[in-house]
Amino acid sequence: MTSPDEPVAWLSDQERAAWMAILAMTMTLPSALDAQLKRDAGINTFEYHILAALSESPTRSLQMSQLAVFAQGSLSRLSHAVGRLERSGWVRRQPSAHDGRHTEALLTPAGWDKIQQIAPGHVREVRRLLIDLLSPTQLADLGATSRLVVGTTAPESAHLLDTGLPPGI
Amino acid sequence: MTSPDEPVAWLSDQERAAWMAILAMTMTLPSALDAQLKRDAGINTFEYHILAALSESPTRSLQMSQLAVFAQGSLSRLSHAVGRLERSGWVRRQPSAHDGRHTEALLTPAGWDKIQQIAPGHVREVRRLLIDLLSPTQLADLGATSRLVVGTTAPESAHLLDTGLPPGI
DNA sequence: CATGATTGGTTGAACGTTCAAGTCACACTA
DNA sequence: TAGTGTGACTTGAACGTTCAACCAATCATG
Repeated sequence: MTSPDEPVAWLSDQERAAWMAILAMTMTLPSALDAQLKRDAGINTFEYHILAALSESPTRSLQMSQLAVFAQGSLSRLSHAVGRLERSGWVRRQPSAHDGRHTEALLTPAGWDKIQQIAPGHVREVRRLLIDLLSPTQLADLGATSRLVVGTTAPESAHLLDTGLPPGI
Repeated sequence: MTSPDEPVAWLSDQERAAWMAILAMTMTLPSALDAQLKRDAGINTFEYHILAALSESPTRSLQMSQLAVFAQGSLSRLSHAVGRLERSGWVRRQPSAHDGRHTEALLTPAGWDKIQQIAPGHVREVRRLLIDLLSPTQLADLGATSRLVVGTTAPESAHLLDTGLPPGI
């Protein structure tokens, strides 16, 4: 709970103004992208990232635990989401041949078609809502600042941003 | 759906790197703040902003529709959330005296105590996860960039960021 | 001054996420 | 080689959000 010993520095006017804007951005940008995907593809952002991650793997498959890191979600959330994608016929699951504890998720041909079909629309929306609004420098700065923040909010996935791989691979 | 006429410019390496980091930030920062509030105060971010907005009003009360703008949520979401806060004894609702269509939400004494008690912890977390990591310039830049993005993702609430008031007030 | 439209808000069902438990395969250890 | 532990998932219930009705009060029009 609140520790009364060390007093809290409230936000200055400038800090508050910046924080309000940042808060609004972190609330509206993800949901705007989510809305586009739901509308045009019938899936949400998390499911999109699952399909995208699988499609970028050379084998079009990944272990569930690796996929969870790439898609930035808990294993439980992933398990439910892959269940839905499986029911739609875009993903299959099978126990790993080498280690019966692992489960491999793999993109079906239909899933491959699906992601190929919807990716352009999604990228277009990312451009429209973010990238095309900013100069290359602004975008790079925003990226660098974000990386800094992620270093505190989610150190595990900060590593992913630097190397493109989960830690220990 | 995807309009095949105008080809999509895929992301460059720099754009992609920035976008991955920004995405990670927009996913992890809100949920980290949410976790702190749930843990220390038993409420979520949206409910926090409801209490905060009410506490900042001179009358400690707001119309539901105004409150929805300040707390950045739909009226339906607000109605459910205020219902929960009402059950906890922190908020009350009453029909407006002037216009029977309007409902006024008002902070109870217990609600006032609650927000006074939990605000410091929340601010401390905002500092820890964001503000203290950045230089004043970095923070201001991030704020300005965010404002720009919100101008496209949510033009209505962009106005709020400039004036501190909902449009038309 | 009726009546149709609009505004402000509520409700309930469907859906997705979280959380706590549970299962199963394999790895250690005595 | 039985027993204990651990890692990798899966499951189901609880909870919050969304979405599509719905209702009730007021406004505008003829």
